[in-house]
Formats: sequence, C-alpha cells, structure tokens
Amino acid sequence: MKELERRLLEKQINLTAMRLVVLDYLVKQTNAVSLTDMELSLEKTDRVTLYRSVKTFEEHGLVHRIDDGTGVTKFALCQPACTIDGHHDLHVHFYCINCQETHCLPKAQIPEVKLPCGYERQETSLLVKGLCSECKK
Amino acid sequence: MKELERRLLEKQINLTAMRLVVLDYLVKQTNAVSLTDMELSLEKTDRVTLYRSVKTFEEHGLVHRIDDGTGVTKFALCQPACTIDGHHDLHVHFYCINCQETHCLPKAQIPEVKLPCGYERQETSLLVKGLCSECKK
DNA sequence: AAACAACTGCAATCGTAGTGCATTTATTTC
DNA sequence: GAAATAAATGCACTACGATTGCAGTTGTTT
Repeated sequence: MKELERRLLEKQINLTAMRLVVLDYLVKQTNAVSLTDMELSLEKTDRVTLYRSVKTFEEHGLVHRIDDGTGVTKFALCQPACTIDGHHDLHVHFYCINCQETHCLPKAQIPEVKLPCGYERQETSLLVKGLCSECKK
Repeated sequence: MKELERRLLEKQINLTAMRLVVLDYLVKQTNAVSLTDMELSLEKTDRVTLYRSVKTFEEHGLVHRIDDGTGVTKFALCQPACTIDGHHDLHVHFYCINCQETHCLPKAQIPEVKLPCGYERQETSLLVKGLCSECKK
C-alpha cells in the first residue's frame, strides 16, 4: 500500500482514505473508466466525492481525462511525465465500437500536425475508433 | 436557392422547408455549430426537429459531428467526398480556448497512426486546442 | 379522395456534470 | 491537548444536452 501513498505524495496530493481507494481502483484498470464505472465498482462512495477526487488527481497530473466520443468522460492514470504544470503525454486513445471500452495506446504517439498560420497549439488529442484486438478475433 | 436543393437531393435527402432552412444556415457558418446555436439563430424551430434534421444530414454524409471536448456536440458541413457509406474526410478540428469556437481545418489532414497488432481502425479524429489566429493577435 | 409514408412539434424522460452547504476529518497554532 | 483553521466528504439539488414517444401535419402514391 505504501506504493499508492507514494504516488499521491509525489504529486503533492494529500492522503485520504477515499483517495487511496480511488487510486487503488485506477491502477487495477486496463481501460479508461467513467465516474459511473467507479461508482458502481466502489461500494459506499458518493459520486460527487469521486468526481472531486478525480478532478484533484487530474489537476495534479495523476490522471488524464479522455473524451472518447460517447459523451461520457473517462479517466486513466497518467504516465510519470505529467505534472501539476500540465499533461505531457501525447498518446493515442482507442475506442472499441464492439466492447465499448476505451484504451490508452501509450506506444502510439500523436504525430505533429501542421496548423494554419497564426494558430497556437496547446493540447492535442487523437481518438481512433474501431475494433480492439480482442473483438477483432 | 436551387443550389441548396441540389445539395440535398445529391445526398438522397428529401426536400422539406425545414431542411432547407437548416442547410441554408449551415452553409453560412464558418464554425462548427451546436444544436443550441441553431435553435437560437433560427426562429420558430423545435430543438428536436433540428436534432433529427441534422441526424438525417449526418447519416447521408452531408454534415459531420465534431466532439470538441466541451461536452456539446457540434456539426459542420462535410466535404463532397462524404457519402451515405461513410465520412471520408480526415481533417483536423481546432477548438479555440479563448473564443470557444470550433473550426474545421480541411488543409490539415490527420496523419496515419500505427495501431498495436490486431487493432482495426474505422474512424479517426484529431482535435487540437489552443488559440485561433484571431485570438492570438 | 383514400391510404400510406415521411416529417414535425410538443411533452416528457434520462443521464452526466456541476454547485451549495452543512458535517466530518485532518492539520496547525498556541 | 484544546481551540482554531483548513481540507475533504456526503447529501440535496440544479442545469443542460441528448433522446424517445406519440399525436398531428404534410406530402406522395394510386
């Protein structure tokens, strides 16, 4: 359990029982999860508390939010490079239209995009929809 | 006005007064628009009818939906290549965090992305957030 | 003109995001 | 260690976009 505490402190997030539970849940996931996913999986938790816990995590660079086009925001743990100063990981996200799961593809980096003159980039997100390797079989 | 009618018929969309009004509005926009935008701009229109009109347009490859991360779906006219069989245009979308407008960048094509083994791509979307050329000044 | 299909508009529902506030828990200060 | 203060939590409630059901309307076909 010390590992979880270390991860929170490392990002300057105060330790609470709730946050440890949420982080514990997140590290066990292989997919991005929604608030509803968390709410259903974690007993006796309040949705708003989850909402704010995850928001805190996001602000401190511990998780990132993923918009997979379903209209429901999902969350996943960040790579270590993300800090309170910003999310520095530029990986692709994949949404499987069959199993409806959303994965991070850390090995697929978002390529450079040429913007029209005068435009300034601050964030980039790339979402691929299709069939994941499991559903493709 | 014949031009608008032609565009609908070309995509096998039945002509109605409502649809002509919606299409007329869309061709005049330089940004992607939300249902609420349309609702406020077009007098005496019902949100649901707009919803269904745009949905029909989308299904017939006349408009595409854009998820700009704001949680509100936006719509914009497609390039001619889009048909009832799918949307074939792979341009980048840009969301300006200052003016909060969303543009299509037809000249910025989405680069090829290498997926992990076994994954099958069906759609790709790329969103850049930052400052548009107007707001950068 | 009757029959049918397509379209429209109102009412209502659903689900997620988000806020306000009172209570609890943790931390600091004396 | 107790009071004061700050942070975190949980409940109630609001806001809003997306979507469906259904009845009424319009348009088409025969």
